[in-house]
This record gives sequence, structure tokens and C-alpha cells, in this order.
Amino acid sequence: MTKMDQITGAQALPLNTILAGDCIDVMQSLPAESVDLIFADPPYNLQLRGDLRRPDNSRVDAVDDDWDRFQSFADYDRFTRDWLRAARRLLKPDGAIWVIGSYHNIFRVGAALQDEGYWILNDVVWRKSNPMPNFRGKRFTNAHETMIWASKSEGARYTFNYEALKSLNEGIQMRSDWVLPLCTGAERLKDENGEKAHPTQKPVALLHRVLVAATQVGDVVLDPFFGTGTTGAVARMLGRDWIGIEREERYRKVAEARIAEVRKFDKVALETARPKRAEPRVPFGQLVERGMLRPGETLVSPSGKSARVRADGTLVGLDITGSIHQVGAALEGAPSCNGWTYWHFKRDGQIVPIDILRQQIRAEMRDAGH
Amino acid sequence: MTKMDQITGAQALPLNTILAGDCIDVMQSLPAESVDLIFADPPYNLQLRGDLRRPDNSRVDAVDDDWDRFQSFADYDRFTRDWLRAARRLLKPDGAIWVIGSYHNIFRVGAALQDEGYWILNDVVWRKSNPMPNFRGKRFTNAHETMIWASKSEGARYTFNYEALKSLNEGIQMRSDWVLPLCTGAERLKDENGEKAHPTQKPVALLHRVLVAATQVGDVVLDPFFGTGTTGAVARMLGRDWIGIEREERYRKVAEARIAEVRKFDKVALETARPKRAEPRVPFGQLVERGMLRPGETLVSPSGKSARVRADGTLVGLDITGSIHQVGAALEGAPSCNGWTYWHFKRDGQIVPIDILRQQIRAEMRDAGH
DNA sequence: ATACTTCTTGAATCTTAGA
DNA sequence: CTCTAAGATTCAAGAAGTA
Repeated sequence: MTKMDQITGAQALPLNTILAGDCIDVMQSLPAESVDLIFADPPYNLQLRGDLRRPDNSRVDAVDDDWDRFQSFADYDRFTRDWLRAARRLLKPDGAIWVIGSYHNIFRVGAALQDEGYWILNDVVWRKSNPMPNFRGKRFTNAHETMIWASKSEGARYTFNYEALKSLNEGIQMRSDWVLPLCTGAERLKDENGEKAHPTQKPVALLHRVLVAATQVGDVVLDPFFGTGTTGAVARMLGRDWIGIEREERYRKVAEARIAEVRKFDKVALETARPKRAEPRVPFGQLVERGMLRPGETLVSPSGKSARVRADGTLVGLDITGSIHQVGAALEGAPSCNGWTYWHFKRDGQIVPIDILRQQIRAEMRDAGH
Repeated sequence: MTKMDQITGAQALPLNTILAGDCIDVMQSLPAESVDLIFADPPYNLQLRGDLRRPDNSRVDAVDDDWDRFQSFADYDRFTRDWLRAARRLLKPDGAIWVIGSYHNIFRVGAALQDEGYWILNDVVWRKSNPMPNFRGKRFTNAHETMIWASKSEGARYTFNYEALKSLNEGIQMRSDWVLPLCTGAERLKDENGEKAHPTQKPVALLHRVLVAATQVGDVVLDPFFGTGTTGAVARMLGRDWIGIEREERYRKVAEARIAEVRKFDKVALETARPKRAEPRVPFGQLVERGMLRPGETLVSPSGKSARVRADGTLVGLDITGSIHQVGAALEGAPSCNGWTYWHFKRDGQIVPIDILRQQIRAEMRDAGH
């Protein structure tokens, strides 16, 4: 039991371990609303001609022994809905899920997600820089896979580290299409015979981006189709806790050995750009109280509007009195206005946004905090 | 009656006309197994609430038309299954369908296609070179739409002009992700008020690629959600016959006028729509995601300055955090700095500029036919 | 005419803390 | 739960305007 469990009285979570067994059974045995993020790489259902098989090659029992395509899709749908429902139970209210798939299964997964009450936030295309070509020239090179990112429900306050992703993309907001290479070379895990240990090992770079985008340091990440444990390895690197579920012993062994060798990045490396909303709120009145602006002083806007500062931190414009935001919005005839960037004051012939003064106060607050 | 109808004795098809009415009713009135290809751009069921404003307070012109409103997913599914069934009846045995959509609807469409007996050949991603950004920083830029290409049934001998597509792609096999710009500028049709005639007009270049890939000269192409008739215009340019179905008179009028002006095999408009080829931008963050540089690792400059790499692709230097360019500029007291040549890392006792790693990634992308 | 800047716009499920 | 007010938030193209 962790310290936090003792404090909250929550049921113990088996953090940073691989649980053996069928993912639906195992998920049902875990405490509800305990997980921040689920990353799932379920079977793709590639072999529709024959049986539906799980990653461990076990056959999913069909309702009807007579093979029939509709029955196979129905079977896959039942499996999908079952694990998605069990997964949703585990998610905290503001938790989210990522599921990856190809055209063989992703449409059924997406529809099931919506039907189970998840709320899709984006579909993200992993565009492979080195896909397998189509050898027979009968179709387009299948050069991408699709991930669906969904919150537990509509209106949930899911985690999205917008600033961190923007940084990863050198200052431009991250798009829904990601160009990343396949998992090959030294990264590709081999078994004792030198064969690839798992047929569909996902690249570290993919999980890195997912976890940086959608989790905080210390969050709990669950992967119900753990395979060789890319999710766990990246979670550990990034200082997140993880739980893996995997039926097949040979995959669990490979994953365990692999994760044991992972070093966690240090604290400095894990800090990312703070979103502005996380900065402490500074009332405009403080600038007046501190004498950074004088009551009676005139503020101007880029569009040439002006207003005067009052001692209580309100502004007086033409026919309007109120907060810096309200007066800015009224003067522009706009529904809203960020007064901090809208209003400017004059010092030494320069016109400076008042946000500069807020930044000074915030810097002082940070220094005082140290 | 066309010459071909007389030869085959087939029921007359209203070729190269726009049929007024609900697409399900109209399709049911047409002869079975008479169409080679269907391209469908059905309503996406966007479920938009309220309005959305850009940071400059201008309002985004949303798709709020009645034709995109459905009561529920079940309602949308019923509509989808009905039109897909009617469409399938019209297809020749070796015919195929393309359906375009976004994450709002495409998963339901894909599942319905499979349930109705279509056989998915590829999902093709239209990567928009100039998508609308996410204004609130709450999600990834929704930068793509998805098309599903499916044959009428498994084992059908569908048309795929492999060599033509390879030529279109400068000799490299065409991939399942296509980079094309939105339909804007002179190509975007305007109504009598100068407003866009249709909220979701698709680009000519997109249909050009679809029809070159999946039809022969003389084939019959049907579009049950004709709108302003991009499918008809491109079909005519390419010497294919077309049939459009559209409920709204205002769209039919625009489409008719537009198609009347198209000359067969007039590719002038197409040539200009070719995507530009430029050296791809590689964000520094990708080196971190890919494990080429490790978070926490120290970079050095020729002048002896140093900084540490963080997991989000930013650097931490003395008193400064930011992109490789920003931190370099700050440490040098310079207005700007090319971080790619400024920063170096150590490998095997050597000091190497990070630009080497960028060149590696670009080489991979070139190999992939980016 | 040319170069440069500013404006407009695109299938969008687009806020949140605090009372 | 609802309501209010603070205040955070955009990329690429092409068109249109300006020097």
C-alpha cells in the first residue's frame, strides 16, 4: 500500500507490475476510478477469413460454430465492448483512453467507444516514415495506423499538455498526424532465437508523445494489452506509474526484463512548460495598490481606445466602468477581451502592455516562494 | 439512351445529370448493378454547440446546416446503413465505393460498410496542408480527414490503376496518406452574395486522385451527396460519366453552372493544385522522442555554453528555458540563433552538431517518398 | 509592376476557477 | 448543481491593400 492509499483509504493498486491473465477479468478485479490514462493496442482482427484470435493466438469462442462473416464481426464487437466497458470503469472521471488500430478494426473500436459513452477528442494518424510497401500493387501502401483519443465522458476535464506538445513541435501547435518511424533496429526486442519477440511492438517515440501529451508526472497509466511493454517502459522513463496486463508469459518476461533496464529521466528533464492557466492569478488592483500604475492614469489600446485607472482597480471608459476585461470588450464591441494584453501604459515615451507588470509581480512571487 | 445501353440492353441511366431528391429514394429508383464507382461525402454529424471565436474575436463560420443535424448516434446509424445499402445495390459486382468523413462519423460509417458486406481495401488519410488550427489549445489541430475505399464484396476484382498512381507520385508507390490543401481561393465556389456556396466543398485535387486511381475512362461515377459537384466536374475532366444526387436546389444550380464550364481533359486547374515539395521541417522534439537525444542530456556550444534537454524538446540553460534557438540566442546575447548548428552533443568522445541527427531523419523521410 | 504588409478564412464536437 | 467573471487562445494560403 502506498502512502496515498493509506490516506485516502483507496483499495491498493498494483503499481508498476505486470498482471497475468485475461484483461477483462483482471480489469474487473481492480478498483474503479483509479487510473488516469489507458493506452490500448488491442488485437486488430486481421484474419477475418478464419477465427478471431487474441494476441496470444487463443481462439475467441464464437456463438455459432458455423463460420459466417457477420458472426465474426459481432464477435469482435462483443469482445471490444466488453474490454472498453471494463476499462471505462477503471478510469477516473477526468481520465482518458487511447486506442490504436488499423482499418481492419478501428472503425468498430471507434463506434464502440462512442456507444459506451466515451467522448472522442481526436483521431490521430501515425504516419509511418518506413512502412512495408504493397508488394502486389493492388492497393495503396498501407502507410499509417489510427489512434483514437477519448475522454471518459463528454465535458470531462481531461489532461492535455498543450504547451509541452507545442514545444515538441518547435513552437507550432501539434497536429493530428504524426510522422514517426516503425519500431526497428536495436529498439526492436528479440527473443532467445534472435526472432522479433512480438509481432506488433510499438515504437517508444509514439508512446513518448502520447504520455507527454495526456498525462502528468505521477499519473497512473494502464495498458490492458501490454505485449512487450512499450507503455510501461516509456511511463517509467517519464516518471509515470504504470500497470500492464498480459496473458502470455513469454511477453511478460521480455517486458519485465526490458523495463527493469529503463532509467527514469531526472526531475529537470521531466519539467515541461507550464500552461498560463496554472500561473497564479493577479488582480489588476494590485498594480494600483503597489503604485505600478497611478489612479487617474490613462491606459490605451492598440486600436486607439483609452480609459482611466481608478483607485479600486476598475477602469472608466466612454460610458462604461468595470474591470480591464469588461471595459476592453465594451469598447471593442467584442464578446470578450483579455485586458492584460489589450491595455497599454506609457513610460519614457514607450507604450508597454500592462501584462509586463503582472509578470513582474509573478516573478517576485516565485522568488519569494524559494 | 446511350449507345452502351442499347448494346447491353440495360435500363437507361440518367448519365451526366443531377437528380433532385433524397439520395436513398433516388438510388432505389435507379437500375441495380449499373455504376462503377460511388464517391460519397455524407453529412458528418458534427454535433457543434455554441459558437467558436478565434483569438482575434472573429467568429468561425461553422457548419450549422439542417442537413448535418441528427437526433442521436442510432439515428445517424440508421441513415448511414440505409444509404449504404441503396448504394451497394447500384454497384456493379466489381464496383467500389469511397466515403469521406471525420472522427465524428467515420467510425460509424466504416463499421456500417463492413456490416453491409462491403470489403475495405484501404483507409486513406487526407492530410491537410492548411487546416484550421485549434483556437483554444484544448486538442490537437484537426488536420486530416479519412476516406474509406471499399469494394462491393470480398474477392471482387475492383479497379486500381497502380501505375498511374505511381506516376502521379513521381515513380514511388502511392501511400495511404495524401497531402493536399483545402479548397480555397478561386476554386472555392461563391454564391450571388460572394459567400461560399457550400460549407464543405472538396478540392478538385482530391477527387482527381480518387478517380484516376479507381476508375477507367468511360466508367460511371455516382455521387449521392453531390453538393456543388466536385465529383461531376472532375469526372467530366477525366472523361468519366457521372450522376449526381442532391436535395438542395441552391447547390444543384451552382453545380450545374460549374460543370457546364468544364472541358474534358482540361487539366489546367489540376496542375496548379499539385502539392509543393520542400525540405520537411523537423522539430527538435523529434530527436528526443526518438531517443536520439536523452532527456537530461547536456548540449554544448562552440563558445563553451551548455544547456540540458527536457522531455518536451525544450532546453534549460542558465536562467532561461525555451527552444534550441531561444536558449542559444539568450546565452549569446544575440537577437537570434540557429540552434541546429549552435548546439552539439557528445558521442564516443566526439562533439557533434545536432544537425547531423536532423539530417538522418530527413534522409529517412526522403526514402519514404515524403 | 514589385515587394511588403495586413486581412480573411477553413467540416470545430475548442475554458475554468470560484462563489 | 448553476452562475459569473477572469482571461487564454491560431496556422497556412491566398486575397487585398499599401508603399
